[in-house]
Amino acid sequence: MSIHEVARRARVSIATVSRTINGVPTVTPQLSRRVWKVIEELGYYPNTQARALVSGRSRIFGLIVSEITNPFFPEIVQGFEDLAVQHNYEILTTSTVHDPKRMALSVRRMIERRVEGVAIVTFGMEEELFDDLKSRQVPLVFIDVGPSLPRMSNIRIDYLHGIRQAVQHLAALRHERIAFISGPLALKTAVARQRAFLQAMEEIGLPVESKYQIEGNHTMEGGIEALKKLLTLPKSPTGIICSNDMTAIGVMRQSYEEGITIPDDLSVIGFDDIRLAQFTIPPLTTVKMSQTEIARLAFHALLAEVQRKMPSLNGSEYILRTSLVLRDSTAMAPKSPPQRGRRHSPSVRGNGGALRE
Amino acid sequence: MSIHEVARRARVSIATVSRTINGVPTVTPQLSRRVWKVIEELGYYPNTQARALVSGRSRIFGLIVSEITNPFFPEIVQGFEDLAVQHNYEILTTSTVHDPKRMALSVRRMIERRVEGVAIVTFGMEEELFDDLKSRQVPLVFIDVGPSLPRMSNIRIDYLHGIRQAVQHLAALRHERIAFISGPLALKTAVARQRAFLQAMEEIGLPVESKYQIEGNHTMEGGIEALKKLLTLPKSPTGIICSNDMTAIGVMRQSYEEGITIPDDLSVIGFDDIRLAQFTIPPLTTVKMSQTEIARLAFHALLAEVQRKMPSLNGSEYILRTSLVLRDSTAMAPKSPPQRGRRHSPSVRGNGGALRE
DNA sequence: ATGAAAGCGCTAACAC
DNA sequence: GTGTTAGCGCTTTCAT
Repeated sequence: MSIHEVARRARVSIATVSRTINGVPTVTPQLSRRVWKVIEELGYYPNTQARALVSGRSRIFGLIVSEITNPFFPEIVQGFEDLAVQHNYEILTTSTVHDPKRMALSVRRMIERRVEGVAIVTFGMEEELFDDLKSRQVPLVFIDVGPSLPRMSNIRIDYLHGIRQAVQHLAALRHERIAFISGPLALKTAVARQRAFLQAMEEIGLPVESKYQIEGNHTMEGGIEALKKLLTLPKSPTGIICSNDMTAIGVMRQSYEEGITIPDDLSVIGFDDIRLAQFTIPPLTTVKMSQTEIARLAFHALLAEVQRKMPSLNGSEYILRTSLVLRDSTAMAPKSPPQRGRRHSPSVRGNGGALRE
Repeated sequence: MSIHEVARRARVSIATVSRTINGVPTVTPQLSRRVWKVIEELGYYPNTQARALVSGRSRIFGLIVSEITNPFFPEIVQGFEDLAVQHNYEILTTSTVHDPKRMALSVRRMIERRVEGVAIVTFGMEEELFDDLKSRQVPLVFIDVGPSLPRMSNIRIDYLHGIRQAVQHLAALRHERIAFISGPLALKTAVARQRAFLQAMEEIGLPVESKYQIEGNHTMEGGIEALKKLLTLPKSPTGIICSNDMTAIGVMRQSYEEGITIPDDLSVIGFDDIRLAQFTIPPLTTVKMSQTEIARLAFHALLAEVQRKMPSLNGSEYILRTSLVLRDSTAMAPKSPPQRGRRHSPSVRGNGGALRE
């Protein structure tokens, strides 16, 4: 069943059907009604491929994420889809599972489907993988790591704002030995977070010993290993800031194994504020980097670029603020540092009078 | 840049280019090489829309999930995508967020993009929403709730197998007061799980008082509320089986609030075995319903249906086994039932000698 | 084995 | 205001 069938039954030309569907105002209301009636009766839905082919616009955006099974991403995917629905776009989501081959394949799939733009929301990436996209002038939006070129937008993350709040929160709770578990330092974003931490510490004159800086890998397992390392130290930290929430969850998980009570023995702060962070035991204090907002910025960046006739020379830049969300994984620094094997009876928790969400 | 450009540069007809790309064996190796060379040089990727238009095959499968942000689904999405990549298909994933309007819109979007098949992996659904798909003979695969009709496959879940193991596990640990927190009883799947529970209890002669059957809603919040209710009972249960893992996580969350230690005071079993279940504190004993396997079965059901010339009269049926995965949220029944506000020091845990994963 | 040409379902320019 | 027609980029007959 095609536009011809509709035209035939409504006794008009296919052009009129096309005009009716696309709301071209010249169509007589009477004809329009007749056409719509047939469309309803037939349950006719236009063929998007044909439309795309002739119009040169696929109405598809690509969305590349590191791995959809990482709880950080589904919120972004959902946010992106919500906007797509609103704007009559389709989303082609691909999950690279950290495999450059898969990433390259993603790019290829996107080009073959003639997407109008691609949002790249991955932790790490090899820039040259996107050369094919660039050479085709496909609008791209990156999180935090992209170059400033025409047709490319960047969402820069203001890590310092949130991480400074995290550091100062711990400091206000009398923590002096504060550790930072970073992501893989091969990733720009991981380095940026670490740098923000160091700067925030320096601002308030707290020294950071290198033994308190552990390189993690943004996974729960990484958090587990990192905590184990920290606990071997003669003076283990009383507060830990993690480069992402999964790491923090790993730290909490291992604390449980070690008989360390959070937040009484140890304060833990995450980063990202994934939904899960509300559901940990105890609920996780963390630096929020709104996934919905990322989706919104990314989508609108692409939309703007698609609608723009002349691309600006350096692309566009957007800024995303981060900020601390207080929950229950932080408390006053304990008198004695946490040790393996002890079990505390729960003491009164405090967070220095800071506001809870 | 189109097939014409390739043809021009390789000094062949567009038909030969097409044949080369599609591996039609009649093409002379020499010509084939020449064509491929140009394709590489140009970085030519065929236009999928044009291909789909002329061939009538979009090479897209639809995947409708309830909500991508529910941790149960991303694994399915990933599994589905992995298979799609292998088979050169694209996935159009839509998340209905439990909104019938969104669901209807999903169906519409799928039809407009001319998907070759749709996997419907949602908790609840209104059948008539798929009428448009059915009338177009689009192959459909349902989880657990679909009708037996041509072009429609069903993956039936063997709930009883896993839930029986769960019940017997608790019984072996001397639990006698076992509660069941179901999903919304408006959902077939929720009823099926509850029925499996009741049958398993009856098999071993354990009575189920109605006050131990709580209707939840498959969310963490539901688990929290359910536990609160159970704790108001004069004799609260010593073991709880939940209709899904999120509910179980809610129960554990609330136990923490109430000062009830798991598994010492209370044993908790979930259902689904989402990845998160490994990461709760303590790790959750749960009935596994493999998401990867669901994805695999669903994808192959669609693939089989697409390749089948004559649809079978009643569609196809597949069975998915469930089975118990032992972790640390279950232990011997306590002497006294759990009460609010008590805190136990951790006692030795046991699980009746059952095998851990 | 290769090329010419028809046509997939639609939009948009151009007639009337 | 409406119809006619030329493609969009490709696959697939049908000739040769």
